[in-house]
Amino acid sequence: MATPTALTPQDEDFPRWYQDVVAKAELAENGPVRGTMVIRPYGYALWEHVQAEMDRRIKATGARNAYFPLFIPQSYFAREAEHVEGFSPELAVVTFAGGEELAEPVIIRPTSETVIGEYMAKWIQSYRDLPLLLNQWANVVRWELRPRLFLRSSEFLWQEGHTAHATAADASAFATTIHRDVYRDFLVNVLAVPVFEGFKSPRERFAGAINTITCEGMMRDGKALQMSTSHELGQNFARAFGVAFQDESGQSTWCHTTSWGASTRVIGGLIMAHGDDRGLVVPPRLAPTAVVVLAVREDDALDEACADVTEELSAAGIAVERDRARGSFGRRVTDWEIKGVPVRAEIGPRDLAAGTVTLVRRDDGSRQSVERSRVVETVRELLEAVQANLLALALERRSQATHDVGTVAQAIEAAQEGFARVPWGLLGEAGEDELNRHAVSVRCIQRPDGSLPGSVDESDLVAVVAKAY
RNA sequence: CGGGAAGUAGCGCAGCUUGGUUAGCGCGCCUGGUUUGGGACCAGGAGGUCGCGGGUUCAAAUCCCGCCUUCCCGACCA
Repeated sequence: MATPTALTPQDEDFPRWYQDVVAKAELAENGPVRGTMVIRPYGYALWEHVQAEMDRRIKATGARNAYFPLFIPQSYFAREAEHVEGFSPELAVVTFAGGEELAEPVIIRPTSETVIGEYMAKWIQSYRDLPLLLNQWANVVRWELRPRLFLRSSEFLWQEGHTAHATAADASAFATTIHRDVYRDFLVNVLAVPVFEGFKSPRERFAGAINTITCEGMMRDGKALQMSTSHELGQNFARAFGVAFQDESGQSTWCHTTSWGASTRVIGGLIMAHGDDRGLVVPPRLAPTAVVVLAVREDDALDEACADVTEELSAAGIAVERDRARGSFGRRVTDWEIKGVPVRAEIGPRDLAAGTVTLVRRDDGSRQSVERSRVVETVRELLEAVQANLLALALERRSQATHDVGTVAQAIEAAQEGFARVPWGLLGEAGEDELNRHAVSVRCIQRPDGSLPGSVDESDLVAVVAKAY
C-alpha cells in the first residue's frame, strides 16, 4: 500500500489533521464572517443522516417538531438571572433594523428556552395539557472567540427539545429517556462512539438548569467532546415565564421543564473519533454512501459490470454510489478513502474474467474477492462488521486511555493523554479549581460502574475528568 | 479578549531583508494524446485588485500606520 500523503498525520499535528480532513473530504469551509461555516454537500449529507436518525428517536419519545423565531426580545432574557448571565458574553444583538434604531434590541437566539417558555405559558392551562413535548431543528448563534469548523462556530445547526411536566419526577424521567433513547442510543449504535454518561458538575451545568446529563466521547487524541446535553430546568423557567397548570383539585402549580440538544458538533465528533491518517471513516449506519463501486480502468465492459453491481446493491436497499470520475485508479481510490466510505467494490479485468468483485473495507483495508452472485450478501455482512468494529476499536482505545486514580495530581497527569476517573468526593471546589488551572475539567459525574447517578448527592460517585474541546 | 505566527492564482509556497523589466514555482484546472489492479506521463493553455484602507516615494508585493481574516497557545461555550 502506498503511504498516504494527502493529509497531515494525526501524530504529527492532530488539529491540522482535522482541518485537512474537513477540507479534503469536502465537508465544510469557513464563511466570510469570522466563526461562520459553509457546510458543503457531503458534510451536509452527513448532517441529514444525523438528523434523520435523531428525529426518528425523538418522535418515538412522543415529542413533536415545531418552529420558533430566530429573533428574541431582549427583555425575555432578563427574566432568568442565571440564564442571562451565562449567555450574555456570547449574544449577538440587533439594535438597528428597518432603517432605524430599535426601541427594544432583539437577540439572535443562542437557545430558545425563553421564547418557548412564553408560548408554553399560553398553551398550558390544565394538567390535561401535560406533558407538552416540543422539539425544533434550527440554527442558533453564540458568538465565538475561537471558532473551529463543526466544533465551535458562531452559528451552528442543532435540535433543541423543550418539554413541560407536572412533576419534578416526570421531568427528570423524561430528560433521562431523551438521554438514553435518543442521544446515547444514536451515538453508540449509529455513530459508533462509546460515551461516558453522567451529570455535569454545578459549574459545568447549563445556565439556568438544576441538572445536566451529558454524553462525553473520547477523540483519537485523548480529548473529550461533549456530544449531547439533557437539562432538567426545575421550575426556574416556569416561574420566569409563567408556565403553570391547574391540577385535578384546581390548585395552580408551576410546571417542571426540560431542554435538550445535540448539534453539528457531532460531525466533528464523528471525524475525530474514527478518522485515521487516510481520512474520514464513516460508520455504515450513518454513511450517505455506504458502498462505492468503481472500475479499475476506463472500459465499456467494466463500466457495464459496475452499473449492474450498483443496480443490484441499490435494489437491495444499500446506499451505493458508482464512481464516475476519470483519472487513475489510485487517485479515485484515495478520494473515496478520504471521504470515509465504508466499503469499496472494485471491478477490474481479472474480476471480469473470473466473475468476481473485489470488496475492500475502509476500516482495516482488508480486501476479498467474491462471486458476483454473493456481492449483496457479502456487502451486507461487511457493513455490519465495519459498524461493529468501529465501535469495538473506539471502546478499546478509550479503555486504554482511561485510568482510575486516587488524587487530583494523578488525575491531571492522566488527563494529559486521556481520561481519568477520580472520586467526586475527593475533588470538591478546590480540586475542580486545580484541574481547571491545568486546562482539565470535570466532564461528568457518574456511578463507579459508569451508569447515571440517581442524584448528585449519591455517595461514591466518580468524576470523569479530561481535557476537552 | 491576552500572547505568538501568517495572509502573493482554487490549494501549498518563493520573492520582501537591500523598493526598480512583463510577479514566479509545485499541485490542481482546461485542450489533445498516451495511460489506468493504490495519489500516471508528455505537449500546449487559462487563471493575480500581491487581504483591505491609508501613508512615504519619481516608483511599493517589498518600507510605515490602521483594520480584517486565518492558524497555534491561554480564559468562555453545543
